[in-house]
Amino acid sequence: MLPPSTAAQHPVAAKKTRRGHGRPTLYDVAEVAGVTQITVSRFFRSPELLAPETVQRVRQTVESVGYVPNLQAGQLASGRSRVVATLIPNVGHSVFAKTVQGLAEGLRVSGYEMLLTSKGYQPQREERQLREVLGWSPAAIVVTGLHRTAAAQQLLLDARGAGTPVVEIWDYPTRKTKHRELVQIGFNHRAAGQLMAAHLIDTGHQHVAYVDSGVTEDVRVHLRRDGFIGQARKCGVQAVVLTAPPGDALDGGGIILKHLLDLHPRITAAAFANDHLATGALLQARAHGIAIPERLALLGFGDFPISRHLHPGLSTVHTPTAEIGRIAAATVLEWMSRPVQPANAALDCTLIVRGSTKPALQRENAKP
Amino acid sequence: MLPPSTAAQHPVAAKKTRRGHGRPTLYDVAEVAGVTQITVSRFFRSPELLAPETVQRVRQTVESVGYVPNLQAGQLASGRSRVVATLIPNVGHSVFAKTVQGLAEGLRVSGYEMLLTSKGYQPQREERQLREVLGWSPAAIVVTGLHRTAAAQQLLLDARGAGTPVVEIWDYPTRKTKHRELVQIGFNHRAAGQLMAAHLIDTGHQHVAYVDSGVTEDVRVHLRRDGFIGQARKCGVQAVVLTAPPGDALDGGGIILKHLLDLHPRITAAAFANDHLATGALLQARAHGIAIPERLALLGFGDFPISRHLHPGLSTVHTPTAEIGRIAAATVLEWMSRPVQPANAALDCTLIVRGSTKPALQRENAKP
DNA sequence: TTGAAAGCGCTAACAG
DNA sequence: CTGTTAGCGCTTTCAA
Repeated sequence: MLPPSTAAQHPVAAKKTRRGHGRPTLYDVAEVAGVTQITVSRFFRSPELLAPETVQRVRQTVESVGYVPNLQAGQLASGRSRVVATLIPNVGHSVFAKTVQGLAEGLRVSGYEMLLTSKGYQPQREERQLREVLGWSPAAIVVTGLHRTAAAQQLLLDARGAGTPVVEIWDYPTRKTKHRELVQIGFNHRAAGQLMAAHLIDTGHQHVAYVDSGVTEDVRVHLRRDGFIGQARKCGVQAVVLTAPPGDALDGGGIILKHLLDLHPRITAAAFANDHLATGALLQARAHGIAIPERLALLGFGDFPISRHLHPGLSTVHTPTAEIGRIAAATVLEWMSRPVQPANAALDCTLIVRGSTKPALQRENAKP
Repeated sequence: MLPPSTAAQHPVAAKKTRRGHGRPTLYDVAEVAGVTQITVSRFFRSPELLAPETVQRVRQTVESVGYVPNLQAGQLASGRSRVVATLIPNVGHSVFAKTVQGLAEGLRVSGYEMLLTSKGYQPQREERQLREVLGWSPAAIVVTGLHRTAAAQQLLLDARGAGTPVVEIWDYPTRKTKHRELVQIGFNHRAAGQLMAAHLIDTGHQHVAYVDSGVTEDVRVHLRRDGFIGQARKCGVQAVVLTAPPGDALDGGGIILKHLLDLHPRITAAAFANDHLATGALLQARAHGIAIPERLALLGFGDFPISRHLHPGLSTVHTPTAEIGRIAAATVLEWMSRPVQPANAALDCTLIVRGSTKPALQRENAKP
């Protein structure tokens, strides 16, 4: 219960103006406990090396003085840190929430902190942030997506070269990508796009549309679009591509629905870049008495919570978001424990068929 | 464009086993540029003090060597850091997303990083995290909510005592709270609850319900509930309280709707702890042909994006989420620039009336 | 089981 | 405008 101000100063320089903030240091604790700095240091890192009696004494002192270890100093001295830097396009985006959660939990149990940085989709900004983040000498780096400048990529490769594990999440390359040099945990976006097209075609549609998101420069959504178009073409089915207006995705979905019906009346099925867009379209359709899926089948992407609550339920593609986080954590931890670069992990997307794409006949059997 | 592997080592100690990671240091840059460390240091912090020609030379060396400043060392030496620690109950929760966004942006433009930590609602865990976070000697601390142990509170007060700005967001105390010692930026949750009750009563309801969230131990949602009940009682209106089952909020809302109609048939209006619950109830009602708002009026909280897209639109309370983040950033920055504790900020919640609570008559005029 | 000495990479303070 | 000196608070050898 000693007030912190009572904490001993360096005995020699007690009156000299101390530079650091006034918090008690290892030295202060040691002084009070009647040992040396290193003993207090050991108390935290390997108490089993100390005499039980010493442990006891130090613990009490630490508590009474209110000592909090200075991480910066520790990491500077040891040359290694317990921070895992994570770069995510948008911290606030629900899509990444589960991934971040899984990653954070996985790391925390092993005693690592997560330095989370939202980078936006502008590659240029990413480079700057990456540089800042490297200044923390992170124990590992987790980045999202392929879309980055050559300089940024070089920074990552250098970091890995210097022994820092670098893992890229949310993506998995189909072919040789110039970025495949990094360990990747994610799913194949192109294949996901193909999956979407295949489903619409399988359910009998000959005129389909793909609605791209208007807000993102994220290459991954474009890969899905390309996969969709490619698959449709392969099956001899016509596919038109529309781009949703920027702004609120629910609004965008509704607007695009109108465009679609007006400009492309022959189209009978539409796939969307994400469930928010599809939801907006579905709600708009219901409000205007457009029969889903009879007049128009709707297929989303991402399996957001709302999707199965809509009427009809929104068919969609389930992405392994939480799993990506968990596996990324495991991968990073493994890599840090032994310096062997771990393998990539390709996770599966699964199609979830609900009312919005089922032919009317089958829909009867679906429970509400 | 020199490959970073060319980066100079300490010329003297090139072969000696260096303790730190192998990255180039100020010393390395200085050596190559033909100046001393401090000059390179100044190049980063106050280049205007250097001769233009020196600036040029240092810049080139920095680039060719691939130097990245070591933040830990810098902060240790200077005693101040550029990190603002932020503790949020749940990083993945959409409610906090906008706040975090606003905070992060506000801080970034002033050159601060945000160390974001998700603490969950368990007070015990918060204390541990707080302790870890303090080890980073943050330039400021932003915490969420009142719910914490005495020890955690003491840590915060100590930190403030040591000159670290501490700001609490998302809450604002009505009466004297034992935690009111911290600067607070938020809104009055009790008043928000009262607002909700008042609206339902104003629109003619005599039997109302409040549906609490089943997943959180967050005191703030309980404050809203208490405000609701208190207001109802004051107006002589009966209010029953239900608690949604844990798990998916949309499911929970649907389930609670059934309970409500079965067990409390006289009730004609229900307020929900958040828009997700209310949305679940609304969708469920539509699926079962229950007239909203004629049979049952529904009122949410939080003004989530989906709410205005439902049919009927979900009446709700708009909370100043983004504003909280922005103001918190401004407050923290102000406090760091001059050591005068800034004032609390009480922000307003506003009622947003849509179809789900409007009497049938007025609803005719509303645009779809 | 504990200690002494020597830095980690950087910046504050005071010269020149 | 640039340099010198002395740490920041901790951990790493190596010794006792």
